[in-house]
Amino acid sequence: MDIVVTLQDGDSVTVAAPISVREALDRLLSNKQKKRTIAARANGQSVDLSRMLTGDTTLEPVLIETEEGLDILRHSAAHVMAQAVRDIFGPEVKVAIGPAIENGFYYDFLRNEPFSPEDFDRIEQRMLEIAEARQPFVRSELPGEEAVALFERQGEKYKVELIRDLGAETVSLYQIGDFTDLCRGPHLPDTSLVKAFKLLRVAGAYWRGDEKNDVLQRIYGTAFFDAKALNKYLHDLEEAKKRDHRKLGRELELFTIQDHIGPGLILWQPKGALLRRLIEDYWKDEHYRHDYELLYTPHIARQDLWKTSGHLDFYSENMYSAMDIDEVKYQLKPMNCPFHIGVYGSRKRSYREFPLRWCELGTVYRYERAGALHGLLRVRGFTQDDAHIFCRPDQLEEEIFNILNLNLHILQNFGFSEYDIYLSTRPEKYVGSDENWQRATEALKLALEKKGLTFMVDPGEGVFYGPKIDIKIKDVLGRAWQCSTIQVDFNLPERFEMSYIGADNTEHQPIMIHRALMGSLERFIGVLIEHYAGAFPLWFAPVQARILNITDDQADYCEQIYAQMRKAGVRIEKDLRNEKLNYKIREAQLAKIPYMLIIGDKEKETGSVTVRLRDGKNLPPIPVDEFIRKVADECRTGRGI
RNA sequence: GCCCACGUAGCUCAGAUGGUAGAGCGCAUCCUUGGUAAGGAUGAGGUCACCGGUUCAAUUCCGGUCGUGGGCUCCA
Repeated sequence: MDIVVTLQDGDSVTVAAPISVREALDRLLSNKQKKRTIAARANGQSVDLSRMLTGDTTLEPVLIETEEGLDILRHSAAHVMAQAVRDIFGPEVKVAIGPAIENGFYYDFLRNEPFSPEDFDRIEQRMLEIAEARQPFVRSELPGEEAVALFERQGEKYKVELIRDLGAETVSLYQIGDFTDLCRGPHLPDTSLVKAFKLLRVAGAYWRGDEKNDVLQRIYGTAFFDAKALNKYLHDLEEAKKRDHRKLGRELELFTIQDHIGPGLILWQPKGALLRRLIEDYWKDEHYRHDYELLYTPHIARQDLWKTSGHLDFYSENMYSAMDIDEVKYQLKPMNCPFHIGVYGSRKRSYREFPLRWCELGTVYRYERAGALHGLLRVRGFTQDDAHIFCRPDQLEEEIFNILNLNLHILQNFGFSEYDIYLSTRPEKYVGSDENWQRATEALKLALEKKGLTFMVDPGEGVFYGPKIDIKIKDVLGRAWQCSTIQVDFNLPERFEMSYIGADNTEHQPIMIHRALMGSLERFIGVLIEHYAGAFPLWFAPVQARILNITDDQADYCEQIYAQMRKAGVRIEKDLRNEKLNYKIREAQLAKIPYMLIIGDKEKETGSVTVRLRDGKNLPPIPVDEFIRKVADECRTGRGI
């Protein structure tokens, strides 16, 4: 029988069936393309090159350099690793699952002994041997029951469970060497392409991510099509390590976390505190300019408040236990919203004063599982750049739009211009009317579209009280960080029986929007440290310049210009120690200070400073007041005001 | 919380079959006054995370506690 095989872009050929994908593609592709093809899509479905075609098919080659190609490579690498582990440690090691993930792959194993770094060497060695052996990935299909029997004989209980849960009539298996694995595929034609890989770490993981299940050992690795790409990735990892905010935070004396004070609790050192203050001042200024009003509210409240708000019912796992004050229970706040509602309730409200835009840098305390804590990025006490907007339903879309404007303005000013944006819609459990949900979701969507933002819809991922927009910012290494969130809330206005008098002189319920732009100051500063590798732009660098004298002869002059600049608002330091200039420059450089002011006799005589930049370049000597003006100008530009 | 690994000077790390420890950087003092990434000398710093057990003796072995790191959604 003849069939027609058509390429995605239109070329087609009539061939005798059955024919393998590889043979069909041979007829349709250039030699160059053939070499780079490792799998294909047949009528939209991913298949191996060895798959036999029996009917008319539209084919699309999967090339090695594409994301899909890389996924297939990594998935195959996971299989090769599993085979290597089985070869070395024998069949008493049980295999679970081994998918490709964002930057590599992993495979989960059940083994009594922990894997050690020396084991990694052996496994990698064995993987290379498997690659050199050019073992083909052989696909086969078995009825589900037979596959269950096969894996039961091998004692592979996880595979058995997987097949049973699949409930499919037939399942596909892949064999390389004598290792057969349950797998949907597709895979590389053979193992020879798995040559640029590295095992990275081993970590515990629960079977199927459930802590009630067995704990498995997960070996993470990564793989690329050539050594160059692998090395670039490994180099990027090193680079990320250098930017680690925990390391830089210590070196630059920004913050400290101490055992005897408590995990997840941040102490801001003078430089970090100054950095934070600069960010807070900027934030407050921008909010003033965007018609917000600032609030301050307490850190604790009577437990009854949290009962009313529903936090005790829905959020108590994250709240610290109550304390007694005059025999009344009080609790630390995990959120600021009930307090803002308290401000709202201080008197009767009219539709005429809407929208109310109230912001606060509100410090909240949340219980985080011990294992989840991480530097500034996940802590137990943190300050949200919070705001609540109360408005009429007809103002919702415009308010969301305004928030997005302010949000992006602030993020961009801090150097973040790439985002992943998600719109999360109604989950299974929810409060509020369907009509409200639909209207609010629509308003969020329209605002995003009006702002020209591309976003992904996360169906059912909204909070129970309303739909939301989440914005993840991308840092200079392309890593995404969840910071901003904008949430509509149908729940709290109801629970607190909030109302306003409308134009019709009757009571209505206001719409409430929660939003945080930076998310938490702690996390945002952690991200900033990594994004800039500690070398902050002038406008929020805690130290903008350091005066370095060459000999004691210029000390008086240095003191004089230090006082002058400090008065003028330049964030200035002086290093007048009896050390060589080289030494002082090195220290200032390591402290990542934007400007070093070199002061020798020349500068002293002419009332000037010589400016050395962080990149090692020098500016010609300029008078002190000119330098002060320059700093002020650059800060104004930096603040985007 | 759970699994694995780890916890020695402010930082980065050595170290011993069980006999209370060392380097570099940093810090202090002195010498050196040197124009663009480390000048030299001397010195001070440690209940070896904490608690308990075994032992003549524990920082080292055992148990516990606290803390840190990597993970714990990404569907064979």
